[in-house]
Amino acid sequence: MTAQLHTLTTLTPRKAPRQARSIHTVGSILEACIRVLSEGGLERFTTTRVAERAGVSVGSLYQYFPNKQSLLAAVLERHLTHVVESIELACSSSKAATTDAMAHALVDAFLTAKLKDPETSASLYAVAAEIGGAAIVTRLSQRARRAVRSMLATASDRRVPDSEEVSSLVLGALVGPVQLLLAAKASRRKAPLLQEHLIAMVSAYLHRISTAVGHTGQAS
Amino acid sequence: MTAQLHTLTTLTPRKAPRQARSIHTVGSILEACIRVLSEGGLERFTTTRVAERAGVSVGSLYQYFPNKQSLLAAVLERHLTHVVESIELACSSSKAATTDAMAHALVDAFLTAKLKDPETSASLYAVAAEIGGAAIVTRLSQRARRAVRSMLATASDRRVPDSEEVSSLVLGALVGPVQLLLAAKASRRKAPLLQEHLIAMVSAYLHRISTAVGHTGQAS
Amino acid sequence: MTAQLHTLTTLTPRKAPRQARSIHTVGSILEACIRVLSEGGLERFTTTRVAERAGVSVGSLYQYFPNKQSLLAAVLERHLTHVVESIELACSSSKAATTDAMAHALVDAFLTAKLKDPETSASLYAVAAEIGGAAIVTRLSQRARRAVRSMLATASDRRVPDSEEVSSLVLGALVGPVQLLLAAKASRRKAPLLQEHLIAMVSAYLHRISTAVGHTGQAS
Amino acid sequence: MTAQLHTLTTLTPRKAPRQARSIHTVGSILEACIRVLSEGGLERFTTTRVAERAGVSVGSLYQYFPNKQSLLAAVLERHLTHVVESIELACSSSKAATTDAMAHALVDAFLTAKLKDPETSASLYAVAAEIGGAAIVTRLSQRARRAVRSMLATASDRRVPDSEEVSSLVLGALVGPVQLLLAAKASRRKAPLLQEHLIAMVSAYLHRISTAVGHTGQAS
DNA sequence: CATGAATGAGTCTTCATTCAT
DNA sequence: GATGAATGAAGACTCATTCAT
Repeated sequence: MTAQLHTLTTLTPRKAPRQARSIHTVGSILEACIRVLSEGGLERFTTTRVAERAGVSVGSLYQYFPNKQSLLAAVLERHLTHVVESIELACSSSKAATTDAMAHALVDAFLTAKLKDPETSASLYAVAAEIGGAAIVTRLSQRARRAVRSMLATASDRRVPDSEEVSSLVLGALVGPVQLLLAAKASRRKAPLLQEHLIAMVSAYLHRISTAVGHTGQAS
Repeated sequence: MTAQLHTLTTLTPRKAPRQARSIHTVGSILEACIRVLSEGGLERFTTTRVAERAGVSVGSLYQYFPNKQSLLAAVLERHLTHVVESIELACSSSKAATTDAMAHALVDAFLTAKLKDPETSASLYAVAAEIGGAAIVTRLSQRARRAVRSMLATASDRRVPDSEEVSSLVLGALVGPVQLLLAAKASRRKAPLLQEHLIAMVSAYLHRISTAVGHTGQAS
Repeated sequence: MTAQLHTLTTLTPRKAPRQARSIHTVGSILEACIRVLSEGGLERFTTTRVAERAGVSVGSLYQYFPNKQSLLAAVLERHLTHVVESIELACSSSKAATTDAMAHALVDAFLTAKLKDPETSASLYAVAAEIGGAAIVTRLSQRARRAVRSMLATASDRRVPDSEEVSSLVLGALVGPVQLLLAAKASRRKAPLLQEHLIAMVSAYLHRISTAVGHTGQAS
Repeated sequence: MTAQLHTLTTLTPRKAPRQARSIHTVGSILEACIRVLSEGGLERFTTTRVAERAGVSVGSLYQYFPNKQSLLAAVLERHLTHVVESIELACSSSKAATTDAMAHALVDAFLTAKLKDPETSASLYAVAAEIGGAAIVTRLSQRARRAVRSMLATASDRRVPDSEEVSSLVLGALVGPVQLLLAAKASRRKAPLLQEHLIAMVSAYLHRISTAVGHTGQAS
C-alpha cells in the first residue's frame, strides 16, 4: 500500500495480450485475484499472492498490469460490466412490456448476475469502496441507470415519470438487499424469497409513481 | 495493512475508560479516526496518523485500543449503533401507526442519521466491507431488522405478514440508494427527492404485501 | 533505484535530531554511508546495507532520512561543505597576500581536505555525477569560486582581473588532477609532488593573467 | 543496478561483429546507450530501454554484449578513445613545436573532442565514476599522458623536465574545468573564454617548469 | 539468428507494535 | 501513565538475464 496507489497512475492494462499464451496468463491472473480476494479480503490481497495463485511470476503479472490497483480495477470492472450488461439485456428485451414484467425481468437479471458467483460479488464490495473503486461503480451504475430509464419510458400499461431519480432508486433498491444478503453469507438459500419480494417492491413502487394509460388502465 | 489485523485478537477496547480524562482521550481518538478516514480513506489510515490527529502519542493510543483493527471496529460500531438507535427510536415511536406513517418515519430516521455527516458515512463503507466489518454490520443490521419487524406487527391499518424477509428488504431498500448517493458525492442536494421516493417505495411495498384491516380498509 | 528517486522529493533530513541518542544515530548512519560507498560503490549502496553497517534498523534510518537519495545527498553535502569551508578559510586568511602565497594556501587547503580521507573523496565522485548530485556540486563550487575570487581581488603584488573565469579555472585545475589521482588509487604517495606542481601551475597562471603593481613590479 | 554487474564477467563485446548487419546493430545499440544515458542518467539506464531505443530486441542486444556493464564500458571506452585519439593526433602533429603552440594544440584538441557532444560527455561522468569505469579511465588517461609526454620532450624552445607528473597535471588541468563546465550545463557559451584561459594556464605552467634553450630563449 | 515473455532475486519503503525512558 | 524512537516483517515494484518459440 504505497503512496503510488493514490496518484492517478494508469489503471488500464499495460499491454494488450495478443498471443494465446498471454491471453491465458491475463485470464489466470484475474481468476487468481478473485480467489485471493475471497480468501483473505482486500487486506490479504498482495501482488505476490496473486501471482502465486495464478501460477505466474510477479514479473509476468507486472507485464500486464502496471500496479496492484489496476488489478483490482480490472476485476471490479469485469464483474460490474457483466452485471450491467445483464441489466442492459434485460432492459432492451423488456421494452414495451408492462411495468410488472419489467420489474420481473430487471430483478431476475440482477439477481442472476450477482448471485451466480456470490463469493466474487461479496469480496468485491471492499474493492468498490476503495478510492479507485468508487469511480468505476459510479460510471457503470450510470450505464445501468440509463438502460433502466429508457426501458421504463416504453412501458405499455403505465406512464412512468421520466426522471433520473426513478432508475436510481430502482437500482439502489436492488443493490442494498443483495449486499446485505451477501454480507450475511446466506446467499443461495434465501435467494428465491428475496427475488419475490424485490419484484413486489419494484413493481409496487412503479405503480405508485406512474399513471395508467390505455383503455383499461387503473390507478394504484 | 499487515497480517496482524487478521489474527483474531480482541477487537474490543482494552479498558473501559472510567476517568474523565480517559473518556476524553478515547473520544478524541475516535474523532481522529473519522477525520483520517475521510481524508485519505482506509489506505491512508495509519495508527501514527490517528494519534497525531488526536493529539496523543501512539503509545497512549495503544493504551486504549489493542490494535489498529479495533480502532476501525470501534468507529464503525459507533456509527452504525447511532444509525440503528435512530431506527429503533423511530420504530418504537411509530408503533400502532399506519404503514404509511411507518414508512415515513423509518425513511426519515435513516436518512437523517446517514446524511448528517456524509463524509463519515461514505468513508465507513470501506471499513464495513473489510473482514472484521461484515460481522459488525450483520450484527447491527439484525438489531435494526428486529426493530422494524416489531413495528410492522403493530400497523393499525393493515396486516403486514410477519416475516424476516420484509424487514430485511425494507432496510436493504434504504441502504442501497443511500450508498449509491454517497458514492457519487452528491448527497446534500439530492436528499429531499430521494427521501420522497424512498417513502413512496417503502409505503407501496408494504401496501402490496399486506392486507387491509379494520372497518375502512381498502386493497392496494 | 525506483522512479521516486527522480521526482523532486525532499532531500533534506526528515527530522532534526535533538536527543543525544538521535544525534548518534544520524552520525553513525552517515559514517555507514561512507563505508558502504567505499566498499561497493554506488551500485552496492542500498538502504538495508547502510542500516546494517550503522547498526540500526532500516526503520530508524527512514526516521531521519526520507529516502535513499537524501542519504547520498547528505553525505555529499557534508563532504563538499568541508572542502569548501577549508577553501574559504584559506582564502580569507590569505587576503592581501601575494598571488604566490595565495596559490600556495589554496592548493594546500584543497589537497589537505581532499586527501585526508581519500576513500571517501573517491567514492563520492559517483554520487556527484548522479542526478541529484550535480546540483549540490554546482551550488558548493559556486561558494568556493566566490571565496577565491574575493581573495584574488586583494592580491598585494599584482592586479588580477576580476572575472568569474579565473576562479573557475583555478578551482577546476585543482579538481581535475586530484580526481585522476584518486581514481588511480595512488593518492598518498604522489601527493607531495602533485602539490608542488599544482602550486607552480596556479601561480604561473595568475602571473600570466595579471599585471604587476607597486614600486618595483615587473611583467611576467 | 543489480548485483550481476559486479561479478567480473567479461566486459568485452561477445563477438566481434564482422558482417555489415552486425556492425550496424552494434552501432545503433551504442548510439542508443548514449541517448538513454543523456535522457535519464545512469539510473534510468536499463537494457530494455536501450534495446527499445536501438530498435532491436533485448535478446539481440545480449547477442552482442554479455551484460549491462559491458554496454556502459563500451560506450565509455568509445568516447574516451575518441578523446584520447584527438589528443594523440594533436600531440604528434605538434612535435618540435614551441611549448606555447603545444599548449594551444592540446587545449584545442581536448575541448573540441569534449564539447562536440556535451550531453554525451556529461552523462558519461557517472559511468566513469562507477566501479568498472575507473579502470577504463585510468588506462586511457595513461595513453593520453604518454602522448603528451612524448610531445613535450620535443619542444623546440624550451627544455621541459621529462616527468610523469607534468603530463598528468596538464591533462588533469584540462579535465577539471571542463567537467565543472559540463556539470553546470553552460557548455557552449562559455567555451571560447575557457579555451583562452586554459591555454594561458598550460602555457604559463610549462614556461614555469622548463628552461629556455636555443639562441633566442628567455626566462619566464 | 531474432524475439520478447517469463523469471525472481533484490530494492526501497511503510507501518503496526513494543518498550526504555 | 505518557512518550516517541526503534524495530523489522512485509509489500509493491523493477530489471538483468534467459530460453522457448
